[in-house]
Amino acid sequence: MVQYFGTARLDASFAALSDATRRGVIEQLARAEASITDLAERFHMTLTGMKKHIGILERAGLVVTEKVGRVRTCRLGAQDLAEEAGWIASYHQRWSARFDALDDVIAELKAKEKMDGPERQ
Amino acid sequence: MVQYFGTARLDASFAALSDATRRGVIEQLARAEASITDLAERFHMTLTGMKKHIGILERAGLVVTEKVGRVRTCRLGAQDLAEEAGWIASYHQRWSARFDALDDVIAELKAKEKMDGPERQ
DNA sequence: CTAATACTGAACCATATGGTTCAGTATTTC
DNA sequence: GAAATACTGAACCATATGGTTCAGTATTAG
Repeated sequence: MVQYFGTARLDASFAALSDATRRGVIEQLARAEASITDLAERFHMTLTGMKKHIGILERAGLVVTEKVGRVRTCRLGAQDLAEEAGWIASYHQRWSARFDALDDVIAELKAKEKMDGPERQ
Repeated sequence: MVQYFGTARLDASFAALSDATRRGVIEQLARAEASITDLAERFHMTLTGMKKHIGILERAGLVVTEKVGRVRTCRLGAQDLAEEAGWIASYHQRWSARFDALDDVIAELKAKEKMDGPERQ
């Protein structure tokens, strides 16, 4: 595992993550699905602007959408970022020393997860 | 920790990682430092082109450079991507189910690290 | 049926990539 | 000192963001 990196996919994922609004959208969708209008309002942006962000997230596989009636609902996509995490972890590894910090981060997040409880699925 | 994300830094890091050439440069520099000429040759690119990539990596803090005489040497920077890993891990967490996969990835990389031994520093 | 809602598309704008070529400048090397 | 080496900067090109406004189209509410 974590042997071959689909570079095109990594390109799209990292590019999608390089914008604060899009990271915010992902965080939002992790809590609950939302329409374009919902997201546009929350991020103080026009519908058209938000639609573009969603397009980029969709192309990267991070978000999927479905239109029912006049409303397009956005949800987190199938892409689980394992490859991206692997790439970063590998960089960490070569970088050597501070690698253990990632363990702590994850342990911490797991502890928090138990307290919060999974909110979707 | 992993509470406040410096969004500008995350923007720059993820953007820097969104290009296959730049990820390749990082992998290269993880093995050994290199001049602009070295890197330009390895990635079949003009000096000027490679210089631009290095500039982006430098602004993101992923690479540092030092010019001695007429040669500019590039090395991995101080930025250790812990925050980026944390963000992705957090997404993983909310995404719930597949989170444990990251543990395996890391365990695997750690095992490999022991075999390889740290190559720098 | 009319009006409001929700999205969509085209067009436009400024800026950033990802690259190039061409013309320098600064350092070695011979 | 002349020539090769290594980088640097400006200028240019195409494409992609990140956003907007404006003008639709399709649905739903009244």
